[in-house]
Amino acid sequence: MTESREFLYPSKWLSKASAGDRVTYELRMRIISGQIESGTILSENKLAIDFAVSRSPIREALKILASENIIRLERMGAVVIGLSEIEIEEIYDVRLLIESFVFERLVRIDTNELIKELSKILEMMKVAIKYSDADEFAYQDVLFHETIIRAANHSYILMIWNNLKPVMESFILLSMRMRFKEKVEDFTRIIKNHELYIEAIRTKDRDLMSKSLHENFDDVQGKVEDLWISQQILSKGVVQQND
Amino acid sequence: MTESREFLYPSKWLSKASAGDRVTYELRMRIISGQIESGTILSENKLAIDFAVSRSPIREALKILASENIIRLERMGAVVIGLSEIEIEEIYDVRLLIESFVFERLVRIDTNELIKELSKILEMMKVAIKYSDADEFAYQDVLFHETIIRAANHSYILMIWNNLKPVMESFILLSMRMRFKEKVEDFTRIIKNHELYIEAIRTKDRDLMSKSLHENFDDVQGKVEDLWISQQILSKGVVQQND
DNA sequence: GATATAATACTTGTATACAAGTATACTTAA
DNA sequence: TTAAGTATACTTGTATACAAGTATTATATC
Repeated sequence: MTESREFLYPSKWLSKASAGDRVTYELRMRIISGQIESGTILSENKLAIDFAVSRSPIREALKILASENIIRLERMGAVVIGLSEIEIEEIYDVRLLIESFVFERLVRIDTNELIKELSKILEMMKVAIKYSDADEFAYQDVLFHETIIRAANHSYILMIWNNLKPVMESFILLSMRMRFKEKVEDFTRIIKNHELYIEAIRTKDRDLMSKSLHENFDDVQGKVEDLWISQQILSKGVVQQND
Repeated sequence: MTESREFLYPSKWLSKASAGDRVTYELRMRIISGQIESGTILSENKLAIDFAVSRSPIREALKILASENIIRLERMGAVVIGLSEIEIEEIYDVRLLIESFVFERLVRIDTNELIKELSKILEMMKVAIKYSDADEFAYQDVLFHETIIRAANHSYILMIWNNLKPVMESFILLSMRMRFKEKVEDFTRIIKNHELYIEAIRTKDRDLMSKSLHENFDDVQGKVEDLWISQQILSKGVVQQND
């Protein structure tokens, strides 16, 4: 059995987190990265030993990951589902659905504050690129979309986002780490797309929004590929440096 | 302190359920029915005593209810959010969003099996009306929509549904119990609307689907009202007979 | 060797114990 | 009477223990 002592999830993001949260975030990363392969059966007891915690935080983690659809709880053991190409496209379907809905709400309200906030986040993203900080970039990228969604002020849409976010975050983290190594040129396009987003919200232009959402969606194909590359990098033992 | 020994959730639906599940379902019903008022602070220990179980199943329940947005976990105690008019409309927004998405998938596949299944459920609903079985009717109503959603074969849309379903189910249960007592004439309309749903799926007619979704949505106003009536009935001590 | 039965090593769900932290109430000193 | 400090009664998160159930393996029987 190959045991990994490296943690995939940025440890500084877990400074105040409980043991349960740590396990949840780390386990999620290992599943999404493919370090724990799809089909693997996870045992509460084994995980408790691996993470050097009791079964309580492990149980908590498994319940959450099951609700995120990346594992499946059965009578005996938790079966890893993971993220295949299909699931990633499905996640983007949902994001498209949510953000389209949100946009329809945004065209009816004042978005000046939101645009200011988004511009700030975009600046942050640029700085993250400048300093090749993949994790920070991923964080700001996720925050960008969350900020838009929050602006719609719709608690049940936010609920969906909260359910989707952790998986998205993990996926984007892995994707961005890989891109900083192998496809830095991608970031120009990503930044441009986010500028388009802001512009669409500012002008309340449905066509422009549709265009930027669509471009983002097209990017999925690339992102799916990213995950494979990311998994290959991991399996080769090229481990990520986080801080 | 007024303690209720009556259970709101149909006990026969919990035959194989764990203590954690029982608490989750019952607590959800009490919150949505308004028996536990919005703003109330729930204590793990007090709940454990009330339900005569340990803190473990209570913790499990609170985590789930928090992910459903009907309570909010804070550093000290869980604050009840409940379902106000706004939340109910929001839930229907999401249902509309999901079912519209699902319909777009259904027009592209063979739906013969689905229609057969839905027709069967509709028959069941009619029988439930005939025997004034509110709980059975609610069950079949929820199942009707779940069956449609499942047919789309989209795991992340199903994930959203799974997150929304318990709250919907509780709400529909309460609403239908009330209607059987106070507004029996409603059921003719509900059945008709479901027939329209099936017809829309059969003919793959977008306009018809939009019409039936819209009618269902218009029904929300009535349903919100239902909850108030339901809450009044509860506060008057008129308790529901379940089996 | 195949089949039934018993022993075992797991599994989950729940109860309980405890540490660390936080709000509330109660002092005590000014 | 008020302010600061202290005690007390809560809170959460985690560890551990245990009961009941379920696979797996070993053993005995045919």
